[in-house]
Amino acid sequence: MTTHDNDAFKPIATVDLAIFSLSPAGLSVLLIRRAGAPFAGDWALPGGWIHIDEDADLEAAARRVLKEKTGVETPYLEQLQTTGSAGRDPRGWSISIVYIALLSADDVEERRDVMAGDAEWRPVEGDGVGFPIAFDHASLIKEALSRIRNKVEYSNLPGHLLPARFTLSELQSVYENLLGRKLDKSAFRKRMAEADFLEPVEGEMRRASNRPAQVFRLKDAQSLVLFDRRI
Amino acid sequence: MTTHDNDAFKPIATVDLAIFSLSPAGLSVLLIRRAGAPFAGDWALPGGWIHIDEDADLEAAARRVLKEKTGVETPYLEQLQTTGSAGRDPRGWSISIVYIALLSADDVEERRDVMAGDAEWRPVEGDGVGFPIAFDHASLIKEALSRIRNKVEYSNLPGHLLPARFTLSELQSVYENLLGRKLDKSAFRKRMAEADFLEPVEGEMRRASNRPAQVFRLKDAQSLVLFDRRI
DNA sequence: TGAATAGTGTCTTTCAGACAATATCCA
DNA sequence: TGGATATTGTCTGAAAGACACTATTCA
Repeated sequence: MTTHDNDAFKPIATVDLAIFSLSPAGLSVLLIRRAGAPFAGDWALPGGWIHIDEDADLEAAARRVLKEKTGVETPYLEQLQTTGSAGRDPRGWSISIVYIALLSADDVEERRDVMAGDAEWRPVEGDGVGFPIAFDHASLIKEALSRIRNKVEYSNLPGHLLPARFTLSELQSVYENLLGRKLDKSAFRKRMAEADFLEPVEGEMRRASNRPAQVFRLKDAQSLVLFDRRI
Repeated sequence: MTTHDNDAFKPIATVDLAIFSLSPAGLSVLLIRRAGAPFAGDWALPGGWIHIDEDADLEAAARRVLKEKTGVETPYLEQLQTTGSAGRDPRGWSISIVYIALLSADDVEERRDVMAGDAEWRPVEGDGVGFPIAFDHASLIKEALSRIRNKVEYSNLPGHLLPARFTLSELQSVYENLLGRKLDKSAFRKRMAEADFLEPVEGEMRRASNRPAQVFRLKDAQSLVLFDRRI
């Protein structure tokens, strides 16, 4: 075929992950401090080369990276986009296939000690993290946040960031946090009921010095449910 | 770094295009008859290697392929998804970055003679073309159709398939064709007016043996306008 | 009993959908 | 004038949004 069939003409290909979880302040993203060049010492999204002898497909590569860095094996995982250009990596023409992963608060808590030493959660501020990031990863984070905030409007995405069991009030808080606006309690509950992605944990109630709240869980902890209207 | 830094361990990367246009029967997709192995003689989506010495980025590569095959330079172009696995190409671990392009009926008509000799328009039937396709391109076409049909519900996507100038009735017909259901004329016009992506071509009317119809054009022939509700 | 939050109900206004009426051309 | 399609208007039922009310616990 063409000369481009030769390995020397192949672009570099990596899989990079924008991994989000919920901290008290709001969304956080997992960043890695880079050990080697380029951008040594800088923060970057976790990612890596595709291991053609080990990864069956792109999603498997993404899951491998996720597990290496966080220990989590069953997150919400979604392909975001692919960027590729001559200039984004000084080592040459490079492609990055970017995935978004959402970790439940349980996963983050339970695996705190398994997490890679070079990894840290950084709170999201606006459409980024508020400090410089390696490669074009700042723009990847921006795109990921845009996708996430958009999906909050018409999906159960926030349900994947909570612990496995939560109340409707807690769920509403996450929606409000991500949307940046208050929601009507009555309308919110109607929408959740229509969307039909929650099931009550029979008999389990959240107790405090007030009326106890029913505890719910996701019917399917991996899949995204789309609403037929905005929230 | 790792051994995977070596070229021999790089996956193959191609950019493939699902190019659609409107024929009298409905949607058509552009297919190429493959000259060489693998799948020689079979139909496939147009695509090609990334030319790292020529393509500035992935979208530029997609535009190059599109121009080579159709002569069109300014289509509606959108990244669909990226697939990659060990088995999808017998030559080795391969990645395909897939773009969707929509050609206006004008483009198709005017460039009929510029089109590549190995390319042909094939009508869409259901969620494919009704005959076997090389690689995993049948599933890529299926995904592309799914994305397109979904976007018809809440965007001006059908406007990119018509000629540059069209009437509201013609636009409604395309929506109905792609959606597979009839729409209310009054509601349809209200939605188009709200979405605000059309501008009347002053003084230009479509004439027949009935009341003349106002001719419209897209305000921006490249960008997709999303509605805030379903149509 | 009061504070606090959970959960449900009502009312009003908006609007989508169905349908109808009018407008304007050509033959 | 009649046929055909364009364009605009009206009416009604459904439902979204605002708001209020009731429920249930603990201190």
